[in-house]
Amino acid sequence: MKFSNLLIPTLKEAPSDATLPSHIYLIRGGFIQGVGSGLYNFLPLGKMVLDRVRNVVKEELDASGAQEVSLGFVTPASLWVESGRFEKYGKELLRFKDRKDNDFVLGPTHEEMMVNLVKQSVKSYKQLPLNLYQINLKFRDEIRPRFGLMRGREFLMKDGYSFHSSEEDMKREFSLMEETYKKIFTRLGLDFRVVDADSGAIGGTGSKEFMVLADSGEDTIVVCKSCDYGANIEAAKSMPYICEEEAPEANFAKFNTPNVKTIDELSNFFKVNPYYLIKAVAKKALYDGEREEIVLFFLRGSDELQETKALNSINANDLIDISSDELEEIGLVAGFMGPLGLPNNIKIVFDNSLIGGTHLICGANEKDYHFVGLDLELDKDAIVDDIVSVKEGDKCIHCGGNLVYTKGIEVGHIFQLGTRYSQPLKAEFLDENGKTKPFVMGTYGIGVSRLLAAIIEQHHDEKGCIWTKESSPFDVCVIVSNAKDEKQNEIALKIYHELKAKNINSLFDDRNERFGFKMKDYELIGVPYAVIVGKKVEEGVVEIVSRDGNIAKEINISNIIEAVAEIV
RNA sequence: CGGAGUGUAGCGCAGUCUGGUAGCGCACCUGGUUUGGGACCAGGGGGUCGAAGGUUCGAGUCCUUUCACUCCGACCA
Repeated sequence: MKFSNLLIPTLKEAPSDATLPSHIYLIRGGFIQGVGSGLYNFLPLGKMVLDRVRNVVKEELDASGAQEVSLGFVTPASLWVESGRFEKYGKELLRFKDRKDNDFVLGPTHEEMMVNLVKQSVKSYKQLPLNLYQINLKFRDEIRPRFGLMRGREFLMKDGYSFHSSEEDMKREFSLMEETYKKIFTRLGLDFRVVDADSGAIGGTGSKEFMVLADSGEDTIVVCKSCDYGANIEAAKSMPYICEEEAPEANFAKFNTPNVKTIDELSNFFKVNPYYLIKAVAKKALYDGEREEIVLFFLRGSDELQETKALNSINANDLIDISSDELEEIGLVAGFMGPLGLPNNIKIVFDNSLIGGTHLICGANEKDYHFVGLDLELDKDAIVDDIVSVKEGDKCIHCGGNLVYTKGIEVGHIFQLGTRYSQPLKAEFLDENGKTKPFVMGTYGIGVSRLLAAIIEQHHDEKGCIWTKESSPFDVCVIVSNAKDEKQNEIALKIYHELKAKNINSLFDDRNERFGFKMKDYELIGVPYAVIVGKKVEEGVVEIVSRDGNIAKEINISNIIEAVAEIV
């Protein structure tokens, strides 16, 4: 392609709202164009990258035996009503009516549609297993779109769904998908980790996320320094912590603690490690059908509540903060809450680490008083669960190594769904014995447009993008130093044609611009290699450079095609 | 949704306090010089100042309403 014929509107300045490198460079490089909150147009360069990334995804999935389909973007709401998600999915689901006043939604994910498709045509175990996927637009009316392609409202996603006659077979496919995803992200040149994850709104049991490691990632992940354990902070586990400091010896008693409210203050007041204090976190839990209740979470003072784990422990839809006024209304005192003598209309949850806890200090549910010397005895029916965040320095449950935090961009997520959708939607088949059974399902997602952002987050410098081999819009860029110089032009054009003949995807910067201007554009756009045709053509020499700065050498014109063919 | 802020040329901004011919840089068009690191000179085009209403002889500027967008917190590929 000739640069002069392409629409590549590069910019010196980025829009003021762009903060991440990927957002800034994708816009400045003329890859994408913002059109509204969380909505982007893909310009020619962006479309090329998108197609290349999409191709890698497609090739690997097809190789794994999955089959591509394309489902309608507009989905009849009736399917969503059937699965119960029409109400439950919330405001992220964009709903609208057609001229006949029928309800529709723009698909944010396609479990319903895919189950529906399969249920119409698959009736027998002989047709299983089946893995169907599509790479299509999704729309989620995000509360706060940001970071360019990283969190848009409209985005390109690969979503796959597998159907099986047994749990074992579904697990086999799940592993196959894990391997396939690893191949995809490796081919794209990404540094990533596969981590244990929370299954969230989609549901199901085992679930794994594919995280591209980058400081700008929105997720905190916990990784082990000694083995390959990794988990989203929402699902991370660590070995039980044992406090080496001595426990405060005291007989059970009520103690006057005037105005001592926080864990820090309490720890100072009694001169004890926060490990021996009971922290109480009050939240309001929201459930289906507008039902809500107050929940108190009790944990060690040295721990932090992990909201997702907390949410899962009580099977609620959401946890929201609660004001101290609301607490007072039900007879609780902020800063002095404890597990003893609570009003009976609130739910309580204990963290695992409190089981069998002794010599504890906790709030007395009375202003300015705490209990000391508490040996915790839990009711049989008390909820006990893992509800705290793993901390840096905690020990790995697999190898005992040190756990540390890092940030990741979620680019893929695979779930073992089981029969969560097939059952309510009555998607069933006949097994070997002629018995009706619901499909056992798995579901697998990849954020394709987000991948472009993730690649740039991991591969850029202060000058612009540095595309990886399989994601770059072009393999090489041929740059004419002085476009008015006939000899340079002639040689460059010849090199360009020969590269093309060799099936090397080349961009020819033939614009009548100064050298520096074209180099800045080259660096901004980030094609991995450039052939620079300049003054030295008189001596029969051109230059080859790599965008990452690792190569810059002069090459005889007669050898240039081979030299390029070798590296791209 | 809670808190903060911004809407002026394609992009980045000034002008608003104190009402009086709508500006600057980049980009764009024409001509010329320049050609190994975002060049220079000369000339030029482009705006219903987010929208609606009001005050006023006169509103980008003051008042009211409204919409959009951005940033900080809770969701997700």
